[in-house]
Amino acid sequence: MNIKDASTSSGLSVDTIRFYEKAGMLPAVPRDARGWRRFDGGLVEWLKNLERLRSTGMPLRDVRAFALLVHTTDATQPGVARARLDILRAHAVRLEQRRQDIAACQAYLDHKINVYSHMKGGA
Amino acid sequence: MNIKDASTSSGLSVDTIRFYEKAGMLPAVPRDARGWRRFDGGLVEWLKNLERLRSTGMPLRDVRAFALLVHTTDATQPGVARARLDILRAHAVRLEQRRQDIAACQAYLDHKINVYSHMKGGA
DNA sequence: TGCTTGACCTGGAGTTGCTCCACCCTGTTA
DNA sequence: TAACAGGGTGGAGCAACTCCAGGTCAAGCA
Repeated sequence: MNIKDASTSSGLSVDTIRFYEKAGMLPAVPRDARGWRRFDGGLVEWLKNLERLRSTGMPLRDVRAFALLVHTTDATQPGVARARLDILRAHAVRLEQRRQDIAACQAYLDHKINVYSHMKGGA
Repeated sequence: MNIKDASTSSGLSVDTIRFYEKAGMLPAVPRDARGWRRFDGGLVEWLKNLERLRSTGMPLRDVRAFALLVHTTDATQPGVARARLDILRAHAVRLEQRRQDIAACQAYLDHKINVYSHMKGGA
C-alpha cells in the first residue's frame, strides 16, 4: 500500500504521516526500489491508533513514548506493561475531562441557539 | 477585578486573556489610572464563554467572528441572530464529531488497558 | 524517441494558538 | 529607601501540523 492509500485508510494526511515518521512515532517504514514508503496491514493499524490518540488530544511526546514502548520493548517483561498502562490511563483521564467540557459547551450552545432561534431576525 | 482574578474565574491564563484582547476577541477592556485592565462581571462571563468554545475546539477565526457579531451588532436586527446561529450550529456539529472520536478512543483504551492489566509484568 | 503526466521524495518556510521571557513601571510594606 | 508584588509591553519560542518548491522515476502516448 502506498502513502496515499495509507492516508485514506488511517484518516491521517500524507504530510502528517511523513511528519510522524520523522518524529519517531512509527516503526521502520520499508521502502520499495524507488524509495517509496510501503505500508502493510500492521503499519496501517498503527496509524489508525495514532489517529485515535491524537484526535482526542494525547500530546505528541506521550504518543512518542508509547510508540517507543510498543515497538522496542516486550510487554511480557516486568514493568513494560505497567509503563504502557500508565500512558493509556493518563489519556483515559484526559478523555473524561474532554467529555465534560463538551457536555458543558453543548448545554451553553443549546441555550444560546434556543435564544437566537426565537428572535425576530432569527431562523 | 484585576487580570489575575479574571484568569482564575474564567479558567483562561493571564497570557491567554491578553492574547485574546490583542486578537480582537474582547470588547474594549477598561483600564485604571495605572493602565491596569479592569474586568467587570459581564467581561468575566464573556471570558468564560470563550473558554468553553476554545476548550472544545472552535477555531479562533470563528470565535473572533462571533465576538464581532456579539459586540458590534444588535441581535434583533434581521440577519444578525441568524449569523450568530450559523457559527454556533457549526460548532455543535464539531462537538458531536468530537464526542464520537472520544467514544471510539475510550473503547480502544478500555480494550488495551484490559489486555495490559492481565499481563505478567502488568498492574 | 522524446514528452508529458502523476505519484512519490526531501528540506524548509508558514500557520495557529498559545506560552514564556526580559525588561519596565508603580504602589505598598519593612 | 529598598525590596517586593502586581501589573504592562514587545517579541521569541514551541507544538503540531500544513503547504510549497524543486527533484526523481516509471508509465503512457504521439
